[in-house]
Formats: sequence, C-alpha cells, structure tokens
Amino acid sequence: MSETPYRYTAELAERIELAWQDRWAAEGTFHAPNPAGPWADPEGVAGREKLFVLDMFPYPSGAGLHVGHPLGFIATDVYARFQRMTGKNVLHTLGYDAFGLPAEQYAVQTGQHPRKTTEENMVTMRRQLRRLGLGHDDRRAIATIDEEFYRWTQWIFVQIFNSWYDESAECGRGKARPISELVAALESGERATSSGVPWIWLNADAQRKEIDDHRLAYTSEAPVNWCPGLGTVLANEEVTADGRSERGNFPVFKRSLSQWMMRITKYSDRLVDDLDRLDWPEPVKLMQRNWIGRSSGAKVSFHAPAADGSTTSESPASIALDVFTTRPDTLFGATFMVLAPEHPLVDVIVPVGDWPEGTRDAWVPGGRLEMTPTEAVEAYRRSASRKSDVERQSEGKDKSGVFTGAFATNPVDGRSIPVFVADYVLMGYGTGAIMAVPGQDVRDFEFATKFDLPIIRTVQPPAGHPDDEAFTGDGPAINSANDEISLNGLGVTEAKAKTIAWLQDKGFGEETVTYKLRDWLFSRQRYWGEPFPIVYDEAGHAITLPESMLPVVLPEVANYSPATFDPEDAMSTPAPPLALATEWVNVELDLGDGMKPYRRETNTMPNWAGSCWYELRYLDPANNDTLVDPEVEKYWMGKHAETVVGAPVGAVDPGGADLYVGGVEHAVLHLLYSRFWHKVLFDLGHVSSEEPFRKLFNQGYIQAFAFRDSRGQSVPAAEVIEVKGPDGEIAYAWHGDPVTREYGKMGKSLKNVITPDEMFKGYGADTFRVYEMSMGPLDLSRPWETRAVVGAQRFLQRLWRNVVDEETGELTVTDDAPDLATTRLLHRTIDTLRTDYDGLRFNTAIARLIEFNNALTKLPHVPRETAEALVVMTAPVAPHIAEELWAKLGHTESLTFENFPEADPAMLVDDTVTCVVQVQGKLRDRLEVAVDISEEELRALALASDKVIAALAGKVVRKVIVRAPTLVNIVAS
RNA sequence: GCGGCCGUAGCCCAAUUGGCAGGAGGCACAGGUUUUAGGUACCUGACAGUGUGAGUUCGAGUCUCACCGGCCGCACCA
Repeated sequence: MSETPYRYTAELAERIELAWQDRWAAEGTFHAPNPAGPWADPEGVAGREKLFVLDMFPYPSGAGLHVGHPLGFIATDVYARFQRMTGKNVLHTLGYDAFGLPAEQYAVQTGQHPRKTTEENMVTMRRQLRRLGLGHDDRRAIATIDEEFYRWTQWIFVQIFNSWYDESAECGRGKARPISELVAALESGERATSSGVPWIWLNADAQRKEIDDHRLAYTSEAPVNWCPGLGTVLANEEVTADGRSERGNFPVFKRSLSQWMMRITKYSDRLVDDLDRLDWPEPVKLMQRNWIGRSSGAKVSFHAPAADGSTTSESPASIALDVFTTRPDTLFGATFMVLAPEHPLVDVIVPVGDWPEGTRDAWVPGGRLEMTPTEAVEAYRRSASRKSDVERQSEGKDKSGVFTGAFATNPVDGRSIPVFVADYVLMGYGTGAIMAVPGQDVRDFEFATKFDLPIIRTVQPPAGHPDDEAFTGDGPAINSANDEISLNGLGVTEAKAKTIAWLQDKGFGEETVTYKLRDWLFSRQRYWGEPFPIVYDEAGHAITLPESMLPVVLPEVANYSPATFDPEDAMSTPAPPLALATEWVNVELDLGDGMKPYRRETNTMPNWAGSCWYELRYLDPANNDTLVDPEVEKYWMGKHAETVVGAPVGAVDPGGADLYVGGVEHAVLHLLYSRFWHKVLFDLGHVSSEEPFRKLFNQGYIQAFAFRDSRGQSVPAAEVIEVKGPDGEIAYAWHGDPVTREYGKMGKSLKNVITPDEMFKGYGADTFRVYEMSMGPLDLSRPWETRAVVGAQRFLQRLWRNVVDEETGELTVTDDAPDLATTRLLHRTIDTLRTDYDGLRFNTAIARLIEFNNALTKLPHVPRETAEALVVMTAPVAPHIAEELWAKLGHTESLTFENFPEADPAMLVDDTVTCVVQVQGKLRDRLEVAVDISEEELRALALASDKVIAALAGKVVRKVIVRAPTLVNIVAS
C-alpha cells in the first residue's frame, strides 16, 4: 500500500473525480452559448456546428437510482463529450418531469406537500447524477413544477384552445390556425357553418358551439375511462387491453363525463406520414403506425326498411346502414350484416311484432318462440353491456349475437341479407357496423358457422385451402358480377378499385379512411399537476385566462387526494382535490368587461403535458417573453439541409433534437403527444421545426439476476454464492440453502438492487461509466454483473500506469517518437474510434481503447504523443481520469474542447497485407503481399504456393477467384 | 392468433456487411511472476465453430426457406 501511493484506486479516483466536477461547475465548462435571446452570445456560437443531445425527461423517484437508470445518461454524455471534441457547440442538459402520482400518493399518506417530497427527491437525484460526471449545462435544468415552466405549459394550452384545424390548408394536408380566423371566415360567409344555417342567424350560444366544436382543445360530454380505484379518468392509452388501469391495475368503466379533450385525431395523417422523415427505430415507427391505425377502404350504404313503429313523418321509409370495409372487393360475398350492440340505429330497424319470414332457429339463440325481436335484441344488448372487456375477450372464437329481425339490401345485387347485433363489432371503430363476408373474413366465418348463415367465396382460394376456413389472401375474384359490373378474374387490388369506382358512381358508397386513434383525454382529477388556465363564467362557458394572469398557481389544499371509491363502483363520480379549495375556485376577475365572478377549472393536466414540450424550454429557459426565442429554436432544432437516411425522395427535413435517447416504453404515448403539440406549435408559427425529435435511439435495459428460496421468497442477491452441484452443474445457495435464479428487472422487492453510490465507492465514477458502456451495444438489454466491473478498473489502472509512476507520481512518458507499428495502430485506433463514437458503438470503442492501451503497456517507454492521443480519446468515456492525466501531461486547460485526434490516411494502409489463400473455400496458406499487387501476380503467387500445390494434389483447377490483395480462392475438382 | 426482434466459448459480447472465427475487448477458469500469506497487479494458457436442417454461392455467422428456443408489441380494428 505504502509502496504504491499513486496507484489509481477507488479512493484516488474519488479525489480526482470530485475535484474535476468542482472545476467544471466553477468554470461553467458545459454552458452552451445561444445565438439570441436572454443568453445571446453570437461569438460563442460563431463558426461551430451545433448539436442538441437529449435524454428522456426523468421522473425524480424517491427510491433513488439503481445502476440501470443512468445508462442512457452516460451514453448521451459520452456522445456529447465526443462531439464537443470534434468542434461542435453541444447542448446537453437534464431537467425533471416532476409532477406525478408517486409524490401525490406519498402526500395523501403522510400529508407532506408533494412539492417538498419532489424537491427532496430532485436533490438526491442531482447529487447522484453529478457524481457521474455528466457534462450538463446546469443552467438549463428546468423542472415541470417550476411556476416559470408551467406558466408556459398553460400558455401552450391556451394556444391550442384558441386554434382550429383547417383541413383545406396546405393543399389539403391541413394545419392549425388561430380560432379568430375561423370566426372571421364564418362572419364573412366565406365559410359555411356546419349546419348550413348562416352564421348571422345563429344565436350567441349556437355561434359559440359552432366555434367550440372546432377548437383543438375542447370539453366533451363523452364516454370516458373512469377508474374509481384511482379516483380519476384515464386516457385510452392508459387502459390495458383487459380493461384495467395501466397503473394500479384497477377496473376501468365507461362513464359519460364532461372532460377536456385534445383533437389529436386531426393530425392522424401527418403523424403517420411524417414518421418517414424521422431517423427512428423501425419498431417504434411501427408501434406508432399501429396505434394510429390508419386503414383505407370504403364506406358502403346498405338500406333496411324502418320498422313500422318507429317510422315517423320525418324518417324515410328506409334507413341507411353505413358500414366501413377494407375489402370492398368482397361485396358480392356479403351474406349478412352486423351492428355493434351500442349502435344507435338498432332501435330503428328492429321490427315491432313477430319474427319475419325466413328467420332461422339458429339466428335467435334464446329461441324465437320465446321472445319477440324487440325482447331478444334488448336482452342481448343488456347482457353485452354487462360484460366486461375481459369477458368479451375471453369469448374469443365463440361469437355471440342475435338477429334483429331486419333485412337489409346488398346494393350490389339486391339480395336481402339479415342484420344481426353482435359484440364482436365495436362501436368505437369505423361506423360501428359491418358487412359480413364469411368467405374472406375469419371472424365472419366463425359467426356464420355458428349462426347457420350462407358463405359465398368471392376470392378463389389456392388448391388445398381447407373448405372450413375463410380465405383472406390474394387471388382472382369469383362469383362477383351483376349486370353492370364484373370483378371476376381480377386480383384483390384491382377489384377493390373497380368496386369503389362503381359504388361512387352509383352513390352507394365512397372511398374512406378510418383510424384507430381517438382524441386525447386531457383532464385528470388530481392535485399534483398543472392547473388549467381556464375559468367558467356564470353561464358555464369556458374562458381562457389572458397571458398576464399566467401562471395559474396550484393552491394549497388540506387534502391531496381525489375522492377514491370502491374500485368496482362504476357509478361513482369524480371529485378532484382542487374542487375543495373553494376560495381558489371561486374568483372575481376582470377579463375585459369589469369584475365578475368566475369558477376555476378544478381538473389538472395529465402528466404528459410537461413532457410534451420540455425540450423547447431547455433551449431558452431564462426567456420571460416567449417560450423560446425563434432564432434560438431555429438554431438548435431547425430543419437540416439534408434529410435523414431513408426519407422519401424530395422530402423536407423536419428538424428536431439531433439525438433523443430513452427507453422504448415511451414508444407511443409520450412520443405521440409530443409530436402532436410540436406540430400545433409549428402550424401556429411558434417553432420552425416540424418534429421534436429528429433521431431517436432506444437504449436497452440493465437487468439483473434475482434469487428465491424454497418458499419463493426473494433473498438478497449480493449474498448468494455460486456452487457446483454434484453433476458439475452450477447451482446457487444462500446461507447454505439452495436458491433458484431468475432474470429480470432490478427492484427493491427482488432484493437485487445495486446503486451507483456503491459503484462510486468501490470503483469510482469513471470505472462505472466504462463498465456500463463496455457491456454491450447500447440498444441491447444485458445483465449486470458486479464482479465484471474490475475489468474496467484494470483498464483505467493500466492507462494511469502508462502515464504515471505509481510509486512516485512522476510522469513516465518520454518524448521519443513512437515506432512505426505503434503509429500505425494509433491511427487505426483513431479512425475506428471516430466512427464508433459517432455511431453510439461505445462497447467497440472501449475495446479499441483497451487494445491500444495494452499495446502501449508492452512498450519499454510510452511516447508522449501516443499517451496524449490516448488520453484525449478516452476522455468521452472516462472524463475525470483523462482530465487528470491531461493536466499531469502539462496542460492547464480542460480537455473538454481539445480536438479529437485525426487519423492520417497514409498510416491506415500497410505496405504489405496478409493474403488468404483458400482451396475449395478452406484456408490453405497465407501470403505477405504488397497492397497494390495485381490480380495476375497474386494468382500466380497463390498457385505457386507449396501448401496450395499440396492441397491441389490430383485435382484440376477449375476456377480461381482473386480479390486482390486480400483473398484468393481456388476451385478444383 | 397477427406483427416484429434475437440465438457466436461457462457468461457479456466482436467480426470491414458475403471473404482468415490463430475471435476485437471484458468477466470467470487454470498455471506462473511479485507477495510471509490472502488480495491487488502483471504474464501465459485452455475452451466454441456460430440454435437445428436444407438451399443459393467459388466462398455463409452474415442472404433464402423451414423448424426449435427466447424476447417484445398488438389483440375480434371490419
């Protein structure tokens, strides 16, 4: 110990790391200059390319970090540090998505204000992250709970409220425009009202409704996902497929409630189409496409006679039942129709009285002698409404339904087809009604089989296709002709087009596009979120507050909890915590026509609101006049001259952050909402970029092993030892008892958490960083293995020893020039490191560093030139030790902005190269040849090789493949 | 059920994109040097032929097909 006082130990690493962290902070090393706005520093910006590196907004968890959390943060830091060394002006910071449920739930339990809890958590997290040595611009580290931040969240809400989507703008692509322009267009008559009644004839309420119906933020009395167990409503996206809350796993019920909505569906097409211009992982793009669920097809009107009892003078004798289909080509095979149980026209078509002629027994499962159509349908609808989504799902193939007693006419051939009600048709998609084509649709086939309905094939299945299965593939149309049109022989695509043209021509239908995406439910009955900048006047009309009254600050309340209910109590009604702050809710304000009483909106915004735009505020956090100075936004996020690889020809670059790193769990919700808000801000002219995140990278997760004893209880993973079983198998034991191993997340309950603090203490931050980055490719999940961390430490120790004498602390490098082999290796290392760092391949970058470092270790003396290059190249992954060595090498400035070495192309090519000679693809000989050797020369050389001749013995050379200068393959027989 | 991703030494992972698996790197393992010893550090070494089977090719870890195993997303979306 005393002999090596200058060994690079965890203690020495800590001293070095803390000192450099202090110095970076004191010097503001990572402050990135802005071109304009409050921090305008045009000189600092001049002459450099910019780069905006972004991490997904973290929530400051109370549990503290485990070693998996910082993976992405380290990666972006390595990348940002590398890019600074290539001369770029890099913006990298980290703020906090600090509103959220955990702090609120803690507040409910303890009475401690969620702000206090959150701020304490942020202090802990900042300390842990600072200790990692992340090069963040701390001036920009905003939090969503800052009043100065959520003032602008509210401001954006006001902009969205005060705009509408003009679908005719931009050549039919559409764009958001200020609502005032809609009002002007309606007043001038340039635009007709939705009802067709002239604007001036409408009374004030009708005019208001006409406008509100177009706002991008609107209130709606609509079925929402009410979760009594959480005491709040949820967005569709927050409800799982089996009808429970994603958080807490409570039952969710459909309730009709008045809630704020965002008209994200207006952006469906752009949200799908613009994915093509983004450099995002394909799986994420696919998930977004699936979520938006655009499918094109046709709307077709079938007609059914109105039932006598419900026909009034106003309703026509026949009712149009509109269906949506993606397979209009199969219209001739439509043998029945199905309406969703909730379909509003069910009542209108069910005949009064008895079952019509032609009703089959199987069509009325309850027995048609027992019930009238009205009774049977009513019974079915009741039972369907009582079924939970889980039950509906678990039925799977076992379709249920009932005949309505009505027949509709297939427009293509006038055939009369029965109309059913069945819950395999969903009211929420398409028109809530389908034409059933059992021949070409699996679900319809199942239904037809069970309900004794005819099946007509209209696409010829290939030979061998089972008779008792629908055929959904492509093939020639059959059985598809009437007097005016024949599809027979056409493929699916042509048949679709021809049918649509015919339907349109006859007025029976039209080409249509539908989406799965629904408008976004934006109200939450919670305390710890952004209040809406909305008050209601005495008539109950929503009014946005003027900018001068923002932010609307959260009031203090006695109870942070929304009223929660029995999780099964579907009939309970939301009661948000803010409603109890009566002196805050009821205010007198002058909103232009004198002091009047108003009532505040008592819902809060969902957690997504702040994370929908935070990246914009990073750019210009001190700006009090605007959410971001336009010039600053254009500088950091503006459109590039070049589009991303793979973008459609002729496309315009959308701009956005240059690199966004985070987990794939945000593939849909956060990324979709942010894109939506960003596009609204773009349409309204507040930002120049069309997309928030130009390049997205999904990091993998660090997983861990967990161990359970015979009772299934988790045991502390750190205390488990590996033992060899009797048959040599590896087994695990805890305190002598056998335990089983499983692989998964790191978590408190699994007793397998390793914290960064333990790593700092045992190895230092640089070792921890190197280990995390060297474990494997960044996008792959992999297991944490503490015992493997020493590998990273040994590397840094060898690096240290290559420069510093462990006993004296003296510099050991010499001023000799490196030999040729070392120089060549250096330049090859530089070359691959540049591309590896740039491509986020830090694992291979570190392997090259280790390789080069090991090569230097073997030299009698390390030449200063190579040591300096190695130190600079190591700096992105291990910045503290690099700074320290850099200083020891005699430099006084931080190496943060030191130029990354450039490879000399001349040093990348050797004079000679090893040529591989294969016979029949098998390696037979190696030849050292000149790099510029000609094909003929090499061929001759290879054929002259003794080993080759031996391998060719008794064979005839058929062919010689020469890839000069590296490979010759001789084919013989 | 539909869609997507992935299988290389005991383990984590490389492989110029079809051209040498004396595997780039690391862990673990064995032996050695230093050490009173343990540990640290350093040196040396052993270990797989790329999940299975076929195909294309002069040549396949890389391309194609089928199967096996694992992971992820969606889930009656007409």
